[in-house]
Amino acid sequence: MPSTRSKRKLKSAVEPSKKAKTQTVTSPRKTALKEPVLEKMVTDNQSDKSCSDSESELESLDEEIILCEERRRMNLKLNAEFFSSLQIEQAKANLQESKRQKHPKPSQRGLKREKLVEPINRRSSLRLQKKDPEGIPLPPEALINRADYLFYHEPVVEHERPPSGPLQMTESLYSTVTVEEHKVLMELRDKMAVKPLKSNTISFTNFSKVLDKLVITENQVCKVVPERTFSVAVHPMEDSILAVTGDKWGRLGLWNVSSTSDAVVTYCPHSRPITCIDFPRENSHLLLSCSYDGTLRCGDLHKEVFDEVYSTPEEADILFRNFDYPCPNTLLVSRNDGCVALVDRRTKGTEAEHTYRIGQKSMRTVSIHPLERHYFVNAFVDGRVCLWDLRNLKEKNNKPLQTLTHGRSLNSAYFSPITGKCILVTSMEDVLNIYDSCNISEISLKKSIRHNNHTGRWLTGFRAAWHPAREDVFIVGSMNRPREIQVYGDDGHILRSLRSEEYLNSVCSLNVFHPTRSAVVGANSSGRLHVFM
DNA sequence: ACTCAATGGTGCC
DNA sequence: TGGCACCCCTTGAG
Repeated sequence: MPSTRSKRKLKSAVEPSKKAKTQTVTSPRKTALKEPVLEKMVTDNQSDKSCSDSESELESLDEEIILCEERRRMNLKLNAEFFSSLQIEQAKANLQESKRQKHPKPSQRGLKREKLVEPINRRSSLRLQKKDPEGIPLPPEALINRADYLFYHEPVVEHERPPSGPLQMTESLYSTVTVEEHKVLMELRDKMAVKPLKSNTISFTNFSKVLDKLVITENQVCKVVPERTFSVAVHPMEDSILAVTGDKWGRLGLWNVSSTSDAVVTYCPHSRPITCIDFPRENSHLLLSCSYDGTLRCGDLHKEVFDEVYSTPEEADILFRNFDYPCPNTLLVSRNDGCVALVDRRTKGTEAEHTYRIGQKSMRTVSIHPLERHYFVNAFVDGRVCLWDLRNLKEKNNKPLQTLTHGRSLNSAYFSPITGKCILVTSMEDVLNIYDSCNISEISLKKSIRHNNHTGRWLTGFRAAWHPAREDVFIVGSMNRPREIQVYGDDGHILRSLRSEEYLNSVCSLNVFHPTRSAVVGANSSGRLHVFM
């Protein structure tokens, strides 16, 4: 039961507010507030006076409430002014803008995403139930060691090597690509003829003017393969720019850049990264590709087949890294097991003619001397560039004619394309080296360029590449921000940095010049191609 | 012989 | 829509 005292308290607390309302409308007063309302009420309680006694007090309480309300409004106004003076909205907008610039939305053109299907989990039955092969539950301790950890984290998706022998292009289409799109691409076949390549006669100065005109537009960025690119090439024909790239899981994407629609056709001729692709100039309807899956295939656009040219047993786990041509129909293939293989494209079967062991460790690239085609250099991962003579190679115990050492692993070593008078080396010791190989028996360092080649684990390493028709220009990716593709002169100076705030916002690890048209194709690590032309 | 961390872009949630 | 998990045969330091 509430006491009379407490009832009174209630009354005095409630009634004034009623009054205050009416007074606010009729005659608001402007007396200074002397005591806080709460304090006043507490005093009321303490004094325990009757209602009639506190009549005047109630009036002053009304005033106080009005004033308090006014002060509240004033505070609200001042606060609002203060916050607007901080320009938070402006700062927010700026932040959003800089974020957009830092992480712009990638181009949505090109290859469509594969429909998500429930992954087939081969091991869900017993392993994920923490049971051994007999179905007996494993003790929890058994899961702690590293081997088990790795086992549980093996990729769920299987990437099987395509069956040996010819592979129909239409049967190896990536799931979202239609046969119609393949047929449209094949219409390019009749325009593919190319003349033999001559040394580019445009002077260095004029060539740098041509470079100044290179631009990239919305239509010149396109997703061509679903995942990280490991190789890129451009068809030598002049009518259309046909760019091609190979990705991590053996997908090969062709993109007709000159077509008005997104003309992308993607095939799956391999099951592991495609490390080198090329349209040989003499037979430009062919598309050669080698892969970590231990096969080298030859796509024939007339036959619409990927022929198997050279392969090693899948279980041998030999990775093919790149190839070059000692003769038009012969390929020299570099492998990760310290061997190079000499392969004739026309012979039946998929065996190499010869396999030469030239080292114990893995190598990256091989590059044939363009004039004296029995010479080649290779780039070992242990930092050595070695010069070899194909005529003198034995099955094993080979000794290089010359060795150029580097402190770190190498990404590539390429002879200059016309005379072979220079060798361009990309090294993990953060340099691009140009060697003078005019005198093949005495190769010397000509120029060393500092260049950040630390692309890390997720990005394909840089491989500085010559212009196919020039000996004074090469191209390389860059880690610089804003993102850029760099064109260097053989004096070691940057001729041009190809940039675009709008259309180039990622690292293009691999880049190629078109041999005769002014066009550059750059491949980033998510399967997108960028064409400056 | 081993472990660990670094690296950038994306596409999913 | 922003945030962050994921990628994973690579290198170099410890």
